[in-house]
Amino acid sequence: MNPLLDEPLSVALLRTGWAATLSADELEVASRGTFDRIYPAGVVVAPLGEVAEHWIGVICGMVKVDTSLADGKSTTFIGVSTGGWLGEGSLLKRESRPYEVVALKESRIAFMSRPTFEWLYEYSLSFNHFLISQLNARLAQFISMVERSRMHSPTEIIAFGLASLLHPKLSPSPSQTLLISQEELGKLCGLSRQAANKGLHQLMEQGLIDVEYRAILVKDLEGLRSAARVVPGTERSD
DNA sequence: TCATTAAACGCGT
DNA sequence: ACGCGTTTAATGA
Repeated sequence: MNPLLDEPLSVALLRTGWAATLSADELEVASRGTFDRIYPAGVVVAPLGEVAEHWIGVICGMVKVDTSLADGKSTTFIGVSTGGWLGEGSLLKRESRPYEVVALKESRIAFMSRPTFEWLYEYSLSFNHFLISQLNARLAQFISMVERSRMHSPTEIIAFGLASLLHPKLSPSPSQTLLISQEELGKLCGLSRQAANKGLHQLMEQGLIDVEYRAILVKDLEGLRSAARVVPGTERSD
């Protein structure tokens, strides 16, 4: 039913941003040092505090990165959807993960072993280019999040969140359809369910998306990006 | 007073 | 069983 779920891993890796520019030899090493698993919705992919031994890739599906508190509450940092990779920071720093990774829906997750990651880090220039570009994009994302949380309206925050899930570098998904509940989208954006719902409908009225049951269809990604950008003098004016 | 939130309820998928 | 729309009650600006 979903071809991405049972496609051979080596083929799936070819569609990732970092694999495209690797040599055949490098790709062979990368492929041999990577395995994959399918996770049902709601299952922990990488627990908080685990010593990072793998780089994590979302072959298909969607995960959230959050910190879970003792009382069951959690704050979500980011969502990573199809085509995105995460955890390079913990690998490079040899630290235990300061966050947990949870599947938001059934997802196929790839794990690249530390030795393989370090080999690519050591020997492949294009892999390093990819890493820098990814870290740069991630940094820009977090800077925008801080800025945004201080001055943007809920609608703009939702627009930003949706655009982030379809970020060409961080989650280069070929699909423009996001299968995510409004509550989870709200969590990803730090908003209540009501606020997420309201924002989605405003964006729908602007013709940027279609809202469907369990799904959001992005019709105009560029429009979403500009909807997420604050124009001086218009902030907080819903 | 007005806006926003979590919790609860009922309906539809 | 889950997601979505709505209501309600509490909270705070």
